[in-house]
Amino acid sequence: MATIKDVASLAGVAVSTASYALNGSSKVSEETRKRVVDAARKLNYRPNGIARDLKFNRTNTIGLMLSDLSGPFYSELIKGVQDVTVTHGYDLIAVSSIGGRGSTAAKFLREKRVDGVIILAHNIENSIILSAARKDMPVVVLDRSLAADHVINILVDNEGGAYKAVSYLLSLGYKKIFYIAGPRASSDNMKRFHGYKKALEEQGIEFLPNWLYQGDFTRTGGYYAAKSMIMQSNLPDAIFSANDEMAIGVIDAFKEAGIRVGEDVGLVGFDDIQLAEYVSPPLTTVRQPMREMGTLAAQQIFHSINGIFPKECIFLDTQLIIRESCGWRKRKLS
Amino acid sequence: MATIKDVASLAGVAVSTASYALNGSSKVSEETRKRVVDAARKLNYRPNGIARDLKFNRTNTIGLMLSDLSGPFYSELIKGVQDVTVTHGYDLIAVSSIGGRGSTAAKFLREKRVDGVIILAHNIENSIILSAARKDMPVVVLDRSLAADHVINILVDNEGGAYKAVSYLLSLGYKKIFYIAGPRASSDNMKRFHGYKKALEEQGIEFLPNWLYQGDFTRTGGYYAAKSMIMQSNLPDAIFSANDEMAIGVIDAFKEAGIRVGEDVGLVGFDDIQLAEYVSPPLTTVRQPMREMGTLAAQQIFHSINGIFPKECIFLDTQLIIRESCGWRKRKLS
DNA sequence: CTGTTAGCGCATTCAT
DNA sequence: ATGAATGCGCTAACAG
Repeated sequence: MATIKDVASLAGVAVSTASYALNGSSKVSEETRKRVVDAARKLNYRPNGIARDLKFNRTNTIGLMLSDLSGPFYSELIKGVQDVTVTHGYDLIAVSSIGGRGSTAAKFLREKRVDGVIILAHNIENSIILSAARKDMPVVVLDRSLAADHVINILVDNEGGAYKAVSYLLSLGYKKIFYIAGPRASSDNMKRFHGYKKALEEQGIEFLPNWLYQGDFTRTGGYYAAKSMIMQSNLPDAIFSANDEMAIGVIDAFKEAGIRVGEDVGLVGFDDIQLAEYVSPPLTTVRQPMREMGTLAAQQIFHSINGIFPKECIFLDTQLIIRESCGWRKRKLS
Repeated sequence: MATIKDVASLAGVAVSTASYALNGSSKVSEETRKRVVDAARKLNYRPNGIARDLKFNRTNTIGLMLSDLSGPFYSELIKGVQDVTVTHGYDLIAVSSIGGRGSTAAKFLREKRVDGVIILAHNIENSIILSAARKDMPVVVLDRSLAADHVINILVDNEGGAYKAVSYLLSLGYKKIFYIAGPRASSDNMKRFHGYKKALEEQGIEFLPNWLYQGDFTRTGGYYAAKSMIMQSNLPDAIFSANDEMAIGVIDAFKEAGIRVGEDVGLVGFDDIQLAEYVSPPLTTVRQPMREMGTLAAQQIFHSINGIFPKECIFLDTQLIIRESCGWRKRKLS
């Protein structure tokens, strides 16, 4: 591949001159500039970005680490991130954290391949993040609370959101309300569980161990959780699912069993993913301010890059989106 | 940030020794290895991946260029790509091509920041691709047909798919079948349009200019296309939408107007995106073998990297997925 | 087994 | 206005 050296020699100048010419420095005569540019075109010269990055010790790109590149995607969040990164003239790359320590995400985190990182991937261990975050590698974490230098937390009020959701269920008259959990390691999951229990307690309803079903934040996880209920004939009045994906799995399982969500059983999810409004019945859920999270996250990165280190923790509120999976239609009329 | 030089001097050895030690070469004594590793830990040393990439002239990552990082996502395709990249021990990064020549995608394509590229982004110009593709930068394009050295085409049979879809509509008795188009620049769109016309012609149905509505592959595009039909009182028997996203917009618009898709009007899309099965009514559409496209794409990249250059064009077939948006239920009974 | 050194491709300081 | 030389951080060929 043609390097700047080739260009220089073809143009009959020194590399430095070629560099100046190509980068539009004013210290080079119009005539030689032309010669250099011509040579570059002739050789189909492309500057090597890696070399430049090394020189500047700066990549001009920020990394978005996702737990799985193949979704489910938080498109609003990404949109938010994207907006502010392009505004700042930076590039954005998305990488997956599948594979733990050996994952692309871990590698990029480690090897200074980006200038900052936004993490939305519960499958990256804290230790990896901690050993990567430094002055020239600010990281914001969206899915956990992690106190350390150069790591910024953006947290949504998971507990409050769950509390809202379950209280709503309670207000509708549901009593036996199950919880489908996310991965035990997920702090989001734990917070939501606390909110769930708190709402129950406040109404003097005792939480029974067999009200808890383990999921893993995936659709199939929810599906099998619901299947289990059915097979055990352990049926609830309503279910609070720790996220929407699992809730959709629940709908599928119940549908197969002829149980009508929204009529025979109430269901509320968490996240308000895109699909939530399209499934049948449309899913009542608690919405996180995704777009805002994204822009905030990116902004914090740039603040950090510019040396003004922001407060390390930002809280965001949630909102209950009422659709039809809790049977409000029927219950409202009665 | 600590460099290998710092590590070496702290350990009291030469940089090369440090390098050997850190990279597990056998040419270094166990004792010094330990000293070096200790020093590295003490300094929280992290190798600079950029420098290594420069040295090796190889990044060990392949790039996936998407027209918009914030979706709609072809998760099955990405899964396919992901599978084979990790199998080969490579990293995968996704970048957006929003912004044309200035986009991250264009930059990565140009500056040898990846070892190979898979393009699924109709908003990247051919010229950019052509000037980037070279021996050490194989590219496979998924969304266009583009003949050139080092660019591999993976094409689905758009025309045939569209033909199938429209023939199906015709077989159901629909006659006045509209077409909602994608961007004019999209070759996918053009191929689908041809298939549509071909099916019409075969049945001796004349295509009228006002059967064509312009969209842009987005949901809102479809929405406004349908809105236009309604406002102009130019209502079809059925609609063939050039992709699913637009079809969903159509459903929304008709729903607002009290027109029942699947009963008053037939609708078929193209792509079989995830949402298609969840919208109401579930969307009849033509499925592309996404997973297969993804694995194939990545495999071709690696073949190319390994010097065996594959045939530059691969064709894949489509499949009509019949759901409920063409009213088969009603029509079947009659 | 360990150190010296060159060089990956680029930008840039200092001479000229 | 142009060129020679240096260094970014790393690896590896070569010398000891």
